[in-house]
Amino acid sequence: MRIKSLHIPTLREPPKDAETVSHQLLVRAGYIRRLAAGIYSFLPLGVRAVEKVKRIVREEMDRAGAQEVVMPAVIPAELWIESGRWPVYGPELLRLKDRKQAEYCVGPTHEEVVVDLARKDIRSYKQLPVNLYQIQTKFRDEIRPRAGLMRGREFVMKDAYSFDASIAGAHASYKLMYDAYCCIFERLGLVFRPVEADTGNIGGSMSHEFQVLADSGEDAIVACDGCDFAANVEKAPLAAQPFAPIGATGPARVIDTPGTKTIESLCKLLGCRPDQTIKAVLYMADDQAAVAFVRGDREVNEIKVKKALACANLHLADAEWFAKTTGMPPGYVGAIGTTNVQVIADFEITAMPSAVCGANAKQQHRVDVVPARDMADVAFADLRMAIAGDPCPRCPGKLRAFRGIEVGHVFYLGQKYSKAMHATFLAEDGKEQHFEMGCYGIGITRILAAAIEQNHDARGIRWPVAIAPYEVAVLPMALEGEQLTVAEELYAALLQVGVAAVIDDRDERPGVKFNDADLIGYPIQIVVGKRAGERVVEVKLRHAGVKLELSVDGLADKLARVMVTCRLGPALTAEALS
RNA sequence: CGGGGCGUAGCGCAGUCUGGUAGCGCACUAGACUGGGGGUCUAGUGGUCGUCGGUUCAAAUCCGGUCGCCCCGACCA
Repeated sequence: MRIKSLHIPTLREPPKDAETVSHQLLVRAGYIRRLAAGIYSFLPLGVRAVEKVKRIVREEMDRAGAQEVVMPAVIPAELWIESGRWPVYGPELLRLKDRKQAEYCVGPTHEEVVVDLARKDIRSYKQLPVNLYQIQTKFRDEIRPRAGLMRGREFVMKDAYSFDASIAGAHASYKLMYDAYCCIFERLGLVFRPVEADTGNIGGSMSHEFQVLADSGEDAIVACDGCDFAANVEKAPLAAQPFAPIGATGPARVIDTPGTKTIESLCKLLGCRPDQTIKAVLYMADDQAAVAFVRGDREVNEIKVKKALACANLHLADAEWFAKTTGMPPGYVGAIGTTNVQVIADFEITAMPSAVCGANAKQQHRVDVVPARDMADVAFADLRMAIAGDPCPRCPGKLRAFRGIEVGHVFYLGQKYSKAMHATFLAEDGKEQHFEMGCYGIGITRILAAAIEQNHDARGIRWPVAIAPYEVAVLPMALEGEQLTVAEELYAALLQVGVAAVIDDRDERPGVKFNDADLIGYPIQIVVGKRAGERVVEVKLRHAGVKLELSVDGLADKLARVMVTCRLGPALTAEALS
């Protein structure tokens, strides 16, 4: 295409409502425009990049035996009522009424619809397994949409659902998708890691997230340096520890510690370290007061707390409410002598030889607390967030910490939805049986943001070839004479051999063309300048930051050959062109 | 929902405290020069100052309501 006739409105300055790199660059380079919070239009470049991602996803899904369908975006409430999710999904679900006041929602996910499809048409185990997928615009009314395409309310998702006759079959389907996802992210040219994940509200017993590694990622993950264990910190289990021997010289005693509601102020007053204290985190668990104790320097993992307490809703407690309900003063809550409260404590506390904790009395703490001696009646569990340096739960290795952007998620669902919606088939033994299901999502539009977070520099985007909206930009420095004729010749030759090329035929100064090209992120820029008369042009590789002087003769064919490989994932290198 | 910030030309901003002709840079239009990293000059186009109401001779500016946007947290996958 000729850039002069393309709608690529690039901006010199980043819009003020964008802070994240990928958000700024997507807007500045003319890929997207915001319409409302978390709702974006895709401009021509954006559409092309999205289509390339979709194409790779389709190819790999099809290869894995999944079949594409398209389900409605607007879903009747009755299906969601049937599955039981209508009352529990909350305000994230965009609900609507039609002219007859009948209720609907805009699908944030499609388990209900796909189960309805399956139960209507799949009658026999002979029809199984089946895996149906779609690529569709979803809507989730996020509490806080942010960072452009990273967490939008409206976004494009690939969602797949597998139906199997047995658990073993479902596991095989899960494995197929897991492998397909690895291929997809590999082909997209992303540095990613599959990690074990919490199953959240979707339910089921097995789940992996596919995380694109980036410092700006929302998710914290840990990975072992000795084996292939990797997990979201929300999930990463930490082992119980043996009780430490008594480290205090005498019995626990209460001392006055005025104005020490925080661990920091307490340590300052007593001259101790946070890891010698016990922190109390106050919760409201299904309307009951609960307190979780962790070592003073640790973070509580609420997902683990929720599981340990076996409650449905868990929120940090309002201090006043907590005081009124339990009679204990927030800021001075300790593990000994608790009242009217459910108590749990992290395993790690057992390994503390002696500790400081609240005395359950205002302005007082208890010192020389020995968990092994003084907390015998407390329930211990794995409650804290894993961090770098923690022991691996699988091997003697240690965990390392990373940040990641979740671009894919696979779940083994079991019969959760098939049971709720009475979706059955006739098994080999003639008995009615519920489908074993799995569901598998990929955030198509989020991939664009994640790819940029991982591939950018101060000048702009450095797309992997697999995602780039165009592969080559031909930049004639002058729009006349040999420079123009050589540029036109090369451009035509590139199109001829199937390379996605553009020619910057705008009457702009070189600097403008360079800056736009760098910003937009074409993997290859071909500068046709002063040496055009010798049929020599400059080939710049955006990602590698390399410039090569090459002859135009045979260049298009050479690029076409190299592109065939690069479209499959491998990065573009100078060696490939020399 | 809690905390913080912001709404003035297509984009980025000043002006608001201390009420009095709505400004700057970029972009855009026309012409000339220029031509390897957002060039120069000349002449232009473009704004109900988010919105509703109040105070005032007079409101972008003061007061009240409301809508929207961004960031942190809570929440969610």
